[in-house]
Amino acid sequence: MIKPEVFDNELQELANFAKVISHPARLAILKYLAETKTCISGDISDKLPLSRTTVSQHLKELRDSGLIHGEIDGLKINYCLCGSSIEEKLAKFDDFFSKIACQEITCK
Amino acid sequence: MIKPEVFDNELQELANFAKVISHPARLAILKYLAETKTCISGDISDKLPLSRTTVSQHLKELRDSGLIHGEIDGLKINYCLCGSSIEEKLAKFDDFFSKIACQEITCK
DNA sequence: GTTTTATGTCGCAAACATACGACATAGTTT
DNA sequence: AAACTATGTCGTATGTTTGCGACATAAAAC
Repeated sequence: MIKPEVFDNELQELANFAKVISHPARLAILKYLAETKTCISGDISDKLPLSRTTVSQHLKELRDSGLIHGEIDGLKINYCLCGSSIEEKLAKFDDFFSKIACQEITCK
Repeated sequence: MIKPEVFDNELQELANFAKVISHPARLAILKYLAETKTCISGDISDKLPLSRTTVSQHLKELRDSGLIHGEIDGLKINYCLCGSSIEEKLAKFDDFFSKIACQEITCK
């Protein structure tokens, strides 16, 4: 029961991005992909304390949001960070928070 | 059914922050508090397409996470952004993503 | 061509989030 | 002190997320 349509697009998009990265498993996947530097296949599951099925679903969410993408290579799938998409989302994030954080309005 | 304890603390904290800001209503509240610049009371409800109860709950989440705080002033409550806390969380956010975004590892 | 391997999808259960009306509390006004 | 006002909390309905085993698919190895 959510009322999404009533908020403006900027907020909507930012909230969606935040939701994607609001689970430690998904952050862990991003971190892992960044660290291995090379696009590695889905043996990510072995590195996380979650079942393969669950990891596969987290990968799907990251894929759907465009933060990563996977390329089929025979039996395996090489996943990698999608740099441009991450940059784009971070830029929007920074834009929003630069409006908010820089003013000294702390009550106390 | 969540398995949070198994991920390291950095990821955990960051995920929690992301979760707090992953709803457009909460972003709208932060934006509103930033725009009015002065700490205003809970007539925030009037500005959002949500019931007073619902807004009150979103305020509670923001309060609990430390992003805002409220000060009682007679019958009203003056809410305001908690600048230091926001800065702190943004710093952790940036720290994480600087490790991730700056490398050119896009597959395609 | 059967077995093995890497992966995705389905269906379910438990947990969590969202939204809101009804009620509670506590300060203000009369 | 009775009525009014601003706010929070409770209970509840409905929707969404998380996690996983079981099954499906399709390439690779034998």
